Formats: sequence, structure tokens, C-alpha cells
Amino acid sequence: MNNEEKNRPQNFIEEIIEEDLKAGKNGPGVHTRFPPEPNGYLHIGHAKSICLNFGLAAKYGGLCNLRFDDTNPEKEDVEYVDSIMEDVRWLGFQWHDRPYYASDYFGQLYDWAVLLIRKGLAYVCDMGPDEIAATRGTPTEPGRESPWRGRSVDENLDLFERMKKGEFPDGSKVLRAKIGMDSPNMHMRDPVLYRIKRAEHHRTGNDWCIYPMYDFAHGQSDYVEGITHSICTLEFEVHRPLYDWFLDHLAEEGRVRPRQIEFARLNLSYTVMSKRLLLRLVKEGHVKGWDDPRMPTISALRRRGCTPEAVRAFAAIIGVAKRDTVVDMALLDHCIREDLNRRSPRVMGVLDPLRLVIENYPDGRVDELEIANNPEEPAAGSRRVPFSRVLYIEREDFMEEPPRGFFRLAPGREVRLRGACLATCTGAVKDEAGNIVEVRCEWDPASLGGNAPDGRRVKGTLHWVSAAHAVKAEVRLYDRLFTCEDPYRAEEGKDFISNINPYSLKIVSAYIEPHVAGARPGERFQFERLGYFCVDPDTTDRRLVFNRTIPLKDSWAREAKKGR
RNA sequence: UGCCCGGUGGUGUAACUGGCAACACGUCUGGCUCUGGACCAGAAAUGUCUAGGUUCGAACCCUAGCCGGGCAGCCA
Repeated sequence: MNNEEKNRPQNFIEEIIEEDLKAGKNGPGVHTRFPPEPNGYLHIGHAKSICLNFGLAAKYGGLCNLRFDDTNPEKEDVEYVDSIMEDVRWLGFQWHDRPYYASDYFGQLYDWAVLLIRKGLAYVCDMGPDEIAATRGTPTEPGRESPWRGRSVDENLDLFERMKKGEFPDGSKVLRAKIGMDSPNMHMRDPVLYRIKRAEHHRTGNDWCIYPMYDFAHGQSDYVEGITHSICTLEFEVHRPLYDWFLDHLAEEGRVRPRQIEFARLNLSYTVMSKRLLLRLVKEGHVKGWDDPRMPTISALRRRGCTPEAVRAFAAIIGVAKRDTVVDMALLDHCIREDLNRRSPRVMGVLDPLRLVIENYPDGRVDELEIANNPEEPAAGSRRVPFSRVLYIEREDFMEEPPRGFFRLAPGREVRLRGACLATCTGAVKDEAGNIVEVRCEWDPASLGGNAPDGRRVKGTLHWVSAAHAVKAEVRLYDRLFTCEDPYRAEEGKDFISNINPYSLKIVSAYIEPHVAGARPGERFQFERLGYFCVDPDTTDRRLVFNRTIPLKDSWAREAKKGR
């Protein structure tokens, strides 16, 4: 890719920005913001927005502000502020330790409200929520004007000040813009600017009993911070005329005016993305918390073992556009695998152990084998893995009567024990019930290391651990949280909860090679032939816990499925 | 049946702005392999919502229609 191509706009937002840059509209440069409301945990959809906003700033040499849109104290909390900061930081973006808060502008916003009143563009309305709703009209019929719409400027000024002082009960009065009740755009029908709400705010405490609405706060906050491009999701498209209306009446001549641009939020198959639904999953106990690895939250992705690089690669690959679409979860899976494959040291672990005894291997002998940590990355070095007479192999790697195309162990078959030797199966031992409890084999001592001197080949290579040396670990095998691509589509009378995958978590007791002993939470490995795994924070000195981040692709499983 | 937005292979995104519809994922086939992974090579995709129009030429511009999404919180 030559320079010209690399610098070409990648999406419609970059096109807009470059036009604005050319027209000299942005003053000093490009300035974006990521404006979460601290009322929940961030999810992969937010990651798309974070990567977009911070990425745009980086590309055009500008800044991106992290700004908490905290205008509704009833729903917001510092717990969420902290988690959001942690997530943004983890994703690899920084805001130079200058977080912004819409609540920092409460004073300015109040002054602007007073200014609108002075201009005759806002009034105090005594109607309650129900009345306001009843007089707003419908999308097809105009609303009715409030009886309080004609109050004088002085009366409005007095009443608004007394609202602020706390002279009126919650919900008894609001400040509304005077725009017109017949607008075809519902948001322009004298929208509420301020409401009375006696709630303790996580930052301003009890300083205020009136709080601005989103529409009155957002655009002006952008303006205060010198934001040039205010990027939000599609549902705010109809708010844009109001966003511009406030700025038309409040912005000063010659100062940078922000421009709102809308893009399609991320939808992912096999999961849900709304905060409300995610909250339900947590509250109703369908998952263990916001960071349960089955969740699409950033904290869950992190706990599961995804890297920030994988998430960023995903954000880049899905692109940015305006149509409402659903991205295939397989694309996220791909990005995770691609990244983990490059960086994960390999290790052997057995999830469903079956004893394998090497009959002609001396009892008590141990070979310390030198095995590469990552065959594709010599710099990753190697480790020593103990090999002995009694091993564990994966139960599904042995079949007494193998079907066509099964390359693993079966009576009379020779396979390779990864990094160790070639071994031929001599039989299996069963219990009274007929269950296979042990497999027996003979090894070829000349093949120590993995290859026979005579150059003969085997079709299968199995992972294994030495029974006497293995470390025991709890391994949490996660699968998709929902059984269908579109969990919202449920049977008559049921909701998305009915589409939860009952097998989304399977916990097994596994044997892992001793190399992983002492691994710290967050450490990642590839368990050869199985997938990528990450040490869970539940790990203690006495208990080792792994999460399966994602399985390796398994073409045999696919083949076996087809055969059925 | 008001207003706003959007329709490109199964999925997502492109098409140098009116000039051979491409890239990635997924799928399939073959190769290679001490991971049935990775990697390499290749294939299929009945793809520009429909109908008109402008034009030498339309995914792109115009008109009409169809389909999908959003909007009636003192939520954001």
C-alpha cells in the first residue's frame, strides 16, 4: 500500500472530516470525544466507538476527550466511572489524566438556560410528566401548546431561579425550550431542558436539585471543550436539529462549533448489546457478573483472555457506516485467534484425562524433553517437559473402533506423542461396566524427541501430560451465551432469556504440564490442539484457574459432525 | 401511514467520487505440517432492492415505488 492509499479516507466520517479540514472549519484541528454515561459497564459496541473517536483524533493529530455524560444522578455511580476508565485505558487509549464531566458545566449550562429565557426562547412549565406526554402529540399529529408557554421573561427568570433554589417539589415544574409544538420532529416540540430531581450526584453531591437533560447538555459540552466532530450513534440523528438549535442561539461568533455525525452502532450475532439487557443477565444471575467471560463487555473480554490488540483489530476490520447491521461473531473470534496465535506460548494440558501407560517404558524413568514454546516464533524459546511411563491423554483421542478418517490412537495404531516419541497402541483396559479406564501402548525408544530415525510418518500427533508431574487446574470452558444468532427473536410469550445456551459454561478439572505452575492471573497460553487459555483472577496459591478464551479451529469436529 | 436515516455475495466493509464490482470473515477443495491449529494455493458465491429516467457509460446522479431501522422519557 503506498502512502497515498494509506492516507485516503477509510470511511464516511473521515471523508467529512477531511472536507471540513480543507474548508478550514475546525480551528486548531480535529477534536473528538467519547461520552459514556456512567450507568453501566462498557461493552464491545462502546469499544467500536472508543476506537473510532480516539483513532480519528490520532489520525488527524488531534485530541479525544473522555467525558462522562453524567446529567442523571439517579442512575449514575462512581463504580461505573472507575470501570469505564479502566476499560478505556486497557484498550490502549489515554486522556492525559484529564477526564471531563458534563457535571463540570452545570454552572455554565444554568447560565445558558437563563440566557435562553432572556431571549424569550425558554419557559417554565407547570405541567407534570403525564400532561406533557399527553400534549406532545404523536409522530403524525402535532402537539398542543402548554398553557404556561406565554409567561413573561421576568416571571420565567424568577421561577427558574426558585426551581434551582429548591422551592418546588420534584416533578412539579420543568424548563422547556420555546420552539413549536407542530414540528414534524418530536424532539423539537418544546423539549424539556431542566427537571427538578433531588438526588445526590456522584460528583456535585447536593449542590443542585435541577439537572439538565441530555439534549441541553451534550452539544454545549462539546462546544465548551472545543469538540469539532461529535460522533454518536444513529438514534441521535433526530436530535441533531435540536443540537444545532441550541448552538445557534448560544454559540459565539468565531468560535469552533461542533458538528454531530451519526454512525451505526455495533450489533453482534449470538449476543445482546443493550445495557438494560446486560444488566438483567447480571441481576437475574444468568451470568456471574459484568465481567463474566460470556458477556460482551470489555471487562469480560479482558477476563476471558482477549487482548486489547484483538479488540482494536476487530474495530478496524468491521469498519464504520450508517446502515444498521449485525456483525458475525465469527469475525471477532477470528481477530482473537489471529492475535493470540502470534503471541501465546504453547503448553500441553489435558481436559478430559485418560490414563496412557507405556508398557515398555521403565518405571521410575523420567525424560526431560526440550520443547519449543512457539514453533513459529523461535524467539519464544523452549521449556523442559517431563515424560514418564504413565501419562494422561485426551479421552477423545482414543477410540476402540475408529471411524474412517480418525487419525488418533486406536488398537494397533501408531501416533506421535507431541515432542516425545512415537507410540503404538496395544490395547485398552475396561472396568466392569465396560468403560475404558486405561489405554496401553509401546513406545519406540529410537523416536525419543518425536521422530523415528527410519523416517516413517504417522498421521496423528497427540498432546499429553506426565501423570506424576502434572499440575491440576480448574478450567472453565466457555461457549456462546445464546444458542441463536439473534437472541432477541424469541418464541411467542418468551423473551431473550429463553435463548440462553444452557451449556455456555462447563467446568472441568484438568491436568496441565508443570510449566504453568505459578502462572499469574492474566497470563495466556495456547493449550496445544485445544485453544487459548488465560489464568483467571480467581487463581490463588492453592488453586489454579483457567478460562478458555477461544478454542482452536477444529476441522475434525466439523468432519465428524458432517458424518453423522 | 408524519418526519429522519439506510438498502452492494451468507456476513461486514470498499469501489480513486460517473469508467472492468474489490477486500476480509465464513464456506468448500487441494497442499504442507511434530498442533486435524497455523501457513500456502485455489474455488464457489446466483451480490449493487425494484421500475423508469439522464448519460457513450450508473452501485454512484434524478423520479417513483418497495423493504428495513429510528423518533411520542422530567433516560442517555
